Amino acid sequence: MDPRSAPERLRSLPSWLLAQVSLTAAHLVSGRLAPLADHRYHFSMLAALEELGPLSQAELGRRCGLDRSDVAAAVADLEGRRLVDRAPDPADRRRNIVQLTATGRRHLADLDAALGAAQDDLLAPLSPAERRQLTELLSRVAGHHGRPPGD
Amino acid sequence: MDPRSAPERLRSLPSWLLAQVSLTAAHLVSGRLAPLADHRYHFSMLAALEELGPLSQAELGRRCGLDRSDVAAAVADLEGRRLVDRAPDPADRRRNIVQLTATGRRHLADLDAALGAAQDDLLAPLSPAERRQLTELLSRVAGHHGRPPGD
DNA sequence: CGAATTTCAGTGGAACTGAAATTT
DNA sequence: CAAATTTCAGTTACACTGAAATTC
Repeated sequence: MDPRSAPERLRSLPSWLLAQVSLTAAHLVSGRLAPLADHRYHFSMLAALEELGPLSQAELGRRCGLDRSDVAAAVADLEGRRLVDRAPDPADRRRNIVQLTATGRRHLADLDAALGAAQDDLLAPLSPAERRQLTELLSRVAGHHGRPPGD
Repeated sequence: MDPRSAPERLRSLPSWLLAQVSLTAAHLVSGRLAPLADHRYHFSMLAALEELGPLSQAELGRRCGLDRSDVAAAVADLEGRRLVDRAPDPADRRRNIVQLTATGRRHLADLDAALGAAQDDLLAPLSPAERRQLTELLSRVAGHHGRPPGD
């Protein structure tokens, strides 16, 4: 009575399975992030800033696969919560340089834990080796296509 | 300069990879279905009707993982294009019985070809064995969680 | 000049919610 | 009465577009 009983045509269709599983993942992640008042792209951006250092908004968007428009709104939100700083780049005054604050770095650790729990929820039926296998196959596919639309 | 250079934190996060790949898949599928004036759920519904025979709208929604609301609109669309018939169930007059027409059955064959081509586009970097492996792992995860939200 | 960055206003498909009307 | 089905109106998160203002 649920999609476990979906027609075989669908249950064996990779694009359909991806849509189902990715929706499940989105729900699990949202559930874990809601108590922290965060969205998926908040984590993406904070993680990128920690790993890569200060970035312009455009660069941040390219690294995380986010739209310029959405980055602007999200950075404004994160700045309001003092999780990032935003300052004009003296070397190129078109750019805003965004960087993590100490508060942002601490907050990222909480997000990390929440995200990790969501991955465990999602991949519960798979062994550690199978999880690595799935991640590796998805990486190959993602890497092959680069950015979805116009990149 | 694209998400192939995304931070490692993201590139190794299953839920993020799933979102990226599933978005890519959606674009590829949409591109292949656009010439046929169809959406993803048109295929789901026609495939379910062919495999399972005539169904009520509620049953159709449950089988395909679609919302009751969206099923109503999509069935109206398909009925207008003479791809399905819709008639009240004499045994339970709350229900509409939906079934494939001959035209719908022919159209489904075209959709099948389009969907197959999209899968090949998507999974191009994987060998046949790896494609089966990915499909099997996704099936296990999907099966474990059943319906995403409130099912 | 062309090109890149930021910002805002808005679009579109998809997944949903709530509620009404009908029937079981 | 409670529960299921269909239908409609509306909401939300998300990816995305177009265009203006600024700077390189």
